Amino acid sequence: MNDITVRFAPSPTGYLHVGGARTGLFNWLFARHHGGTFILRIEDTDRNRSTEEAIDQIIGSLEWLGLDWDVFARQTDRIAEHLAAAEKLKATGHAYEEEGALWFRCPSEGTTSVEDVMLGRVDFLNSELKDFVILRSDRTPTYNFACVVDDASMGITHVIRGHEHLNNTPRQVLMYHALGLPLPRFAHIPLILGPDRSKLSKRHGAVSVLEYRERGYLPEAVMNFLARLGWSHGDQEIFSREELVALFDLPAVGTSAAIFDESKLQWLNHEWMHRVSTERLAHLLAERIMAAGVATAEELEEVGSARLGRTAELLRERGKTLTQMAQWAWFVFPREARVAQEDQELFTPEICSALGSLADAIEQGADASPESMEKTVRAALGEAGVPLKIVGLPLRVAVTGSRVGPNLFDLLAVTGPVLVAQRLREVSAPEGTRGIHG
RNA sequence: GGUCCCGUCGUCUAGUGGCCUAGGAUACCGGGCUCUCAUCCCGGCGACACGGGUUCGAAUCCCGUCGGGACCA
Repeated sequence: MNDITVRFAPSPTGYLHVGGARTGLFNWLFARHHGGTFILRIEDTDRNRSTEEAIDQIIGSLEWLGLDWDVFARQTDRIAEHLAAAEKLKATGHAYEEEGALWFRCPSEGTTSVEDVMLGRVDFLNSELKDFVILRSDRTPTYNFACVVDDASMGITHVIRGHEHLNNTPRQVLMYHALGLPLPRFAHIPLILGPDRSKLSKRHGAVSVLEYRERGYLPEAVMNFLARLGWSHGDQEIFSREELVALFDLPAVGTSAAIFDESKLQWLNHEWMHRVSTERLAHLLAERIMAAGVATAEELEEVGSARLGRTAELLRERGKTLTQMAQWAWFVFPREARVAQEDQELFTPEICSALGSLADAIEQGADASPESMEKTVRAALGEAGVPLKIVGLPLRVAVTGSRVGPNLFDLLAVTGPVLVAQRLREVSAPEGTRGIHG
């Protein structure tokens, strides 16, 4: 199993969706696992629907996932070869002209078998296969035909593609025979379905790979998730790219379609956010913070990489996505306290007074370490005779703007004494002078 | 409508005739921890589509039915 060559052949008619991405991933994993060649071939013979933007999107998506290719090809660059093959078919009587188009002649009797790696042998009655067009009247090749010519000429050994192509395969097999070309191995992988069990499409909402980046998912998580849709390795759930390459193979791929369920992706993303380095996490978080308009590049610069790193480490404790973390990260920037309408009720006069004295204590006695914050807060509360139990939540909301999040003192520390004191004053100021936000 | 593929907890799956009164993960529900929670820990709910065979024995093999999907018209 050495000189294995596979290809991923997307049509550049729109963004790369997760179903296509998984097909690309399986091909890539198969090639890398066996030390073979992975070809990216853009199926752009349908010029009316193909766009350069879509090609950029596909490339961007693959790069984001970390799928690299050994060969890049465009089907339109290979038209001469398609035409030559068409001529050959015509010369040998396997194709004929009719109404300007070139038709492939199908036998009307017998059966054509497809040997599929996962499905085994699948038989098709030739009587069901009608003649079909291989060259349109404008002399452009059709998908099925160009695909066969290219796969053969590029030395593709394994055609790994979506299940929806299975019914086209006997036609392709017939063309291989007519052209006198050796057959590749076929492997039709099950489809990814939407929640309504129909083939995943735009109707199902977020299906573009790059959209998952925008929504704060790590490529590691998306790759892991996609790999587990249809493929498995015992009870293992978490796989790094290296493990996937080491373990992936076709026999372990299933035969039934899978539904794309985002809740598991979220869990995986959470897992992966804990597995990447602080540096990488912080970098990605900064990206999301800017994209979401939470803060500017200048403000991030002021916060500094050390503090951003600590913020990222803290927020990943509860965060499911980078985007969610970016929204949370608001509190490290120099902003006024932000209390949602439904949280106003937390700030009773007693609480406000306690928060006011906390502001003083923190301003005077605390530095930006969790230990110092905790010591200072507990001491001040002890003096005031107010338990943390009842000021904890208002304190958290006043400083971070949220009722939920990681450890309170870690949060206060990363926010810093100055900002903490400032927000506590804003929130605890007498009724009428304090701003209502949110 | 024709052809083809598929059918284990809501979802992703393990399972290749006995290890299965079906395992894991996620989701969901309950409890714990805690200032809080969306994290974490513990516990719970929950599936072999159905009917016939084959076999000492079937989730696993065969046939049929039903259901889902894809492709083509």
